[in-house]
Amino acid sequence: MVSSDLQELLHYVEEWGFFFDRWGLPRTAGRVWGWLSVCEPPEQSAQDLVEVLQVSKASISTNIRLLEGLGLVERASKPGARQGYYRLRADAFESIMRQRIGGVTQARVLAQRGIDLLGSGDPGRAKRLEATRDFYAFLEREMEVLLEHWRERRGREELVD
Amino acid sequence: MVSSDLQELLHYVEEWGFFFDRWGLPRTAGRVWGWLSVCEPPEQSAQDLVEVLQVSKASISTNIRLLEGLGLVERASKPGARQGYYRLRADAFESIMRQRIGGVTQARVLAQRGIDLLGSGDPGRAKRLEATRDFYAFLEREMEVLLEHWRERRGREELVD
DNA sequence: TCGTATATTCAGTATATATTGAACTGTAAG
DNA sequence: CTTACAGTTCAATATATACTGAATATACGA
Repeated sequence: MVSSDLQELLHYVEEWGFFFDRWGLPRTAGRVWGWLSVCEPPEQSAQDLVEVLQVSKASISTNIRLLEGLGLVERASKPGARQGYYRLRADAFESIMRQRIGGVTQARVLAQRGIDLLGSGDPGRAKRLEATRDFYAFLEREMEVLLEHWRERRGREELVD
Repeated sequence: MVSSDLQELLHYVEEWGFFFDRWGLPRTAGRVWGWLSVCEPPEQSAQDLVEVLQVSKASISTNIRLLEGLGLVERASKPGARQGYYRLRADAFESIMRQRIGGVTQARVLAQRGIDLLGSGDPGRAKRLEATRDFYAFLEREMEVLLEHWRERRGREELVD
C-alpha cells in the first residue's frame, strides 16, 4: 500500500459522506458506502463499522437498512458466524440507475398531473408543463436504454473476470 | 379552465415543493418552479410570488437566485416596468441535464481519487472503486450523448413552433 | 439630487432530520 | 432454561438549514 493509512482512508470516506449529503441522503450512509468501498476484507460487521466510523450502532443499523433498501448493500452471513456481515452489492449501480429513473418518472407524472389539472379550457397555458413532461419522458426512455446497455456491458465483463 | 381554482393550483405547486425537497433543494425553490410552471402570465414579479405563495420576500429573493444559478429561471425585465419579472427558462432542461452530469462527474472523480489513494501496492483492493469509476464514466459519456440528442430534438421542434 | 419602490443581506428563529443512549427483541451458545 | 450478544426501535438531543423581519443597498423616476 503506497500511502493509505487509516487516517487518510477515513478522510476519504468522509468525502463520500459529503457526496451523499448533497444527494439528500444521510452523511453516515455515505460513510458506510465509502468504507465498504475501500475496506479489507470487503465484508464488515456492524461492530466493525461502529468502531472504524465512530458512530453509534443505532445509526449504523438505520443507515445499513437504508442502504439495503436502496439496493446498494447486502447482508452476507458467514456460515458459523454469530453476527451478520455487510458488503457492497455487485449490482449496486443498476439499483442507482433504477433510483434515478424512478425520480425521473415521478417528475414526468407530476408534470402530467399538472396538465390534467389545467384542463383543456385554456389552450397554450399548459405548454410549459408539456415541455417538462416531454423532457422527462425523453429522459425516462433513454435512461432505460442506458440501463440495458450497462447490463449488457456488465454481462460481457463478467465472462472475462 | 376546467377545474383549476387557485386552491387546487397551490396544492399542486406544493407537490413540486416536495419534489425539490427530495432532490435536496429548498421546498420554496420548488414552489417557485411549480408556480412559474402554471401561472398566467408566465412572467411574475417577486411581489406576485410573495403574495401567492405566502412566503417572505427574503425567501423569494434567495430562492429565485438559487433557481437562476441552476439555470432554471431567468429575469425578464419588461421595458418601462419598475420591478423585474421572472419566468422559466426555455432551456431549463439543458441546465438540469448539466447539473446531473456534473454530479456524475463528481462521483467519477471521487472514485478515481480513492483508487489513487489505495495505490498500487495492494492489487485487487481497488476493484470496487474501479467498478464505481467505470460506472460513472459510462454514465457521464452517455449523458453527454443524451444531452446532445435532446438539443437536436429541441432544435427541430423550434422550427415547427 | 432627492425620494421612492424594489431587491438583497444578515442575524435570529423555527423547523426538520440525523444521531444518540437506552430499552427491548430475538437468537444462538452453554 | 439461562445467559450473552447482535440487532432494532424509540424518545430525547444535537445539528444543520430554510425562513423570517429588519436593516441595508440599489436603481429608477420626479
